[in-house]
Amino acid sequence: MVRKTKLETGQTRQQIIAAARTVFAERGVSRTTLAQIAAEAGVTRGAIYWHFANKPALFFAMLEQISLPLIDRMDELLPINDTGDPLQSIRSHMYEVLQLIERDETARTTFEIITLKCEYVDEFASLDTQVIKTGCDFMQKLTRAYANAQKNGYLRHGSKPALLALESYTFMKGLIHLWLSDADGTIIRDKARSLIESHIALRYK
Amino acid sequence: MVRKTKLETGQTRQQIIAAARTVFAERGVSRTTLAQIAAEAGVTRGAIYWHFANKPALFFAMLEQISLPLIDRMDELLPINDTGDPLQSIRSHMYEVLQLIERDETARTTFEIITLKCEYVDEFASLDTQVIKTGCDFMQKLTRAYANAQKNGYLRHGSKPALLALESYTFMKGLIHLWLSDADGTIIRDKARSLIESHIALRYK
DNA sequence: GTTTACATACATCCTTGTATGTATATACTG
DNA sequence: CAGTATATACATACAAGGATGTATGTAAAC
Repeated sequence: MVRKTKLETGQTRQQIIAAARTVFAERGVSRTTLAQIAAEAGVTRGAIYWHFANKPALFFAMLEQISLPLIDRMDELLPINDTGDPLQSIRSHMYEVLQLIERDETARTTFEIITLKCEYVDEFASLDTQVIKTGCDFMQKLTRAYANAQKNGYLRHGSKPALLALESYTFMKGLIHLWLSDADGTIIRDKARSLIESHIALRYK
Repeated sequence: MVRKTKLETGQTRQQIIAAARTVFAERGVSRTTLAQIAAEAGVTRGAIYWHFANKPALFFAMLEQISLPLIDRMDELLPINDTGDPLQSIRSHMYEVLQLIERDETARTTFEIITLKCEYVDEFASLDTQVIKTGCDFMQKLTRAYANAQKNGYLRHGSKPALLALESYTFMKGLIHLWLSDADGTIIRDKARSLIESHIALRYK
């Protein structure tokens, strides 16, 4: 067998990850065998075991590819000092997330795996913790944004920033889940933006 | 072996279903073997294969136990003719769902399996359709309730019943998911009722 | 006597992990 | 800079352990 150059090695690794994502989404994480992933990637199991310890390791490597960029985007759109109208920043962030799962197939497939094609047990139980942590970060940022909105007099009377943030988080969680389940697009995909508008509008004074 | 009377046979069946639920929640659906379920139920695989064709059949039998009562409750709390304040009916329904997963261990475990311990592929892909259908029914009822609320002048100006319903559904979906993920209870479990209050309050005029 | 309600036994089929083989890129050495 | 040693990047081969489905046994209910 022809030994690959370092560049090619990296490409092989990426191929394996991409193949894993495809097969995970098709068959579900637990049902996919390393042989199936290898076939999809055009390599043998040997290659997979060379790059990754086992299936969970490959799974988490696949996740890393999108979880890191995602967190960065969050910081961009919901900065600590929300000048202007923070409710519009929140709206924009929600639109961004939507756009991500609409346009970025890699991100969408990964979300699909996390929400519908994976069981949160044993080696994958930690995924839960990871998701929760990201969610908490998101909520903190939302809380600050809502607090700013309140300070600047945008918010409807009687609303508490922390609760609004938690509800917005809950809303986005549900939105993504429904969006991914609704493959036909008849239930929520075509109404997602109106939904966000409605969600935001209710928060204004 | 002692052959059982018909009554005992039914009990065995129930034992198997209960055991399946327990082990599914512990190990995840795909990882649980029929042998594990049999051990938990105090029978052998033979008994399982007598009562059910295979694992998916047992899984769906387990689901039926809670999906049917759930739909009935929905009809009770969100009747077609919402007299009085429909927003309070919606609120009550949300409280009911919360109470269900808080108090009814069988229901809670089953929800846990559906949301976190099951992969929506192959024989289990139809579960998705089932969940969506229940969701649509729920949304229709919500839409009617919100329409009534609008007619009776409760609703905030500019809100559309269909969108409010969809958002409430999205909210509940997210709420349940977060509630189940948040096993520590630090994130959402102790704030769930305030969340619902906030959600409803925003809809009032 | 027959069917029921299981328990037991058996055969088959993966799947995993590891051990081994191997050709070449790369590092090193004079 | 040529030649060589070595580690790399896999492919292939092997052993072991389950898990499933079915076939068979069996004792009591009907």
